[in-house]
Amino acid sequence: MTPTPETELTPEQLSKARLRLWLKLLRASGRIEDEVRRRLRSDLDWTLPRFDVMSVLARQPEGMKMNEISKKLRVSNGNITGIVDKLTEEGLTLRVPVPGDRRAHKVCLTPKGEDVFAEHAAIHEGWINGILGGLNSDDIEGMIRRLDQLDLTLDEGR
Amino acid sequence: MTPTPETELTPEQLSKARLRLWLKLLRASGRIEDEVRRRLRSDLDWTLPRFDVMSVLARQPEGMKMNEISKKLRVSNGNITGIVDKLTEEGLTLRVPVPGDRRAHKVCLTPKGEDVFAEHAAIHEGWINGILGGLNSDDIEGMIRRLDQLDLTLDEGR
DNA sequence: CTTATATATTTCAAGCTTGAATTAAAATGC
DNA sequence: GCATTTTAATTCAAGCTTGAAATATATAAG
Repeated sequence: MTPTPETELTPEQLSKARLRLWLKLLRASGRIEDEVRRRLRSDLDWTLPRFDVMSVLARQPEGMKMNEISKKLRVSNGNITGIVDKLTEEGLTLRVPVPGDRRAHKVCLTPKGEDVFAEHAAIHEGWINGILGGLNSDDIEGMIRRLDQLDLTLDEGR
Repeated sequence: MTPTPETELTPEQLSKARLRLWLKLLRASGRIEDEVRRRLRSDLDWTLPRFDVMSVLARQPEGMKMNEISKKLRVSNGNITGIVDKLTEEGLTLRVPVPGDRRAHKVCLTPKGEDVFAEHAAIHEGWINGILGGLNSDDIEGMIRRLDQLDLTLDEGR
């Protein structure tokens, strides 16, 4: 299997192919996201924004500042304020003042928050494993490689 | 290059790999979507929902019923009602009664709507071509193949 | 026929998200 | 020091989206 040389496609054809790819990428990720959202609600009585916030916090045991969370999740600051407010009311997160900067707080999961998230995360991983079950390790490796490349391209365009 | 046999990974490792893939898929498509949304607003003074509706209508010159549009775009019926209301006020779409079914209307682009969309679509394609510029035809073909497969998997799980 | 069920669309209240304005504190420049 | 600019977080009004209820019509069953 010789790799097809890029020159087989005209720039116009390549542009159309990239557009088709984008539409398929959007469709697939949208369908998975809808499915995850639906199961979070029906199986766990949870929402995706709450899951996402706890997910990034779980990876940073030392906590994250509000603006770090919103940057990571690409949503507005005010949005994160509201979500963390509610999670904190429920005893799942904690605002810890940052020594030496009285404007900032580090948000952490409480032990209860860690427990709840660990449970959700395991179930979530099971869903994804089922949804992506049709992809073998070659498929996965191939897509990850290209998605990483895409991610770098997006960094450049800033 | 021998294909890596699937058995090299334990089911646990495969599950983790699928999860990583999903996170990267979500990240890439979210970043592109944000970028498209931003440029639609700043360069064309337009919104993604409006663009999406016109986009599906442009592919169906005979028109589409409201529920067909909402199913295609995976958004609520009521949402489409609002968007088509505004597009119609602006003379870009038209509600045509369906003969023999007084409940239904087919929504079409007006000639003006077609013109406006053609202009937007060309610019949009240019953006996508730039954003995905780092992917060659092999990359594109490889991703499309796997995304199609994923799409089929999602159909099964219904 | 007529009742029941299904389909097409709209309306609307509730919740989510954004972006701009605000408040407060820290960092920088002179 | 003092003024300016930047950074962190919150508040809030406007717009978007959903899901459920309402309306109207069509189809199916008896």
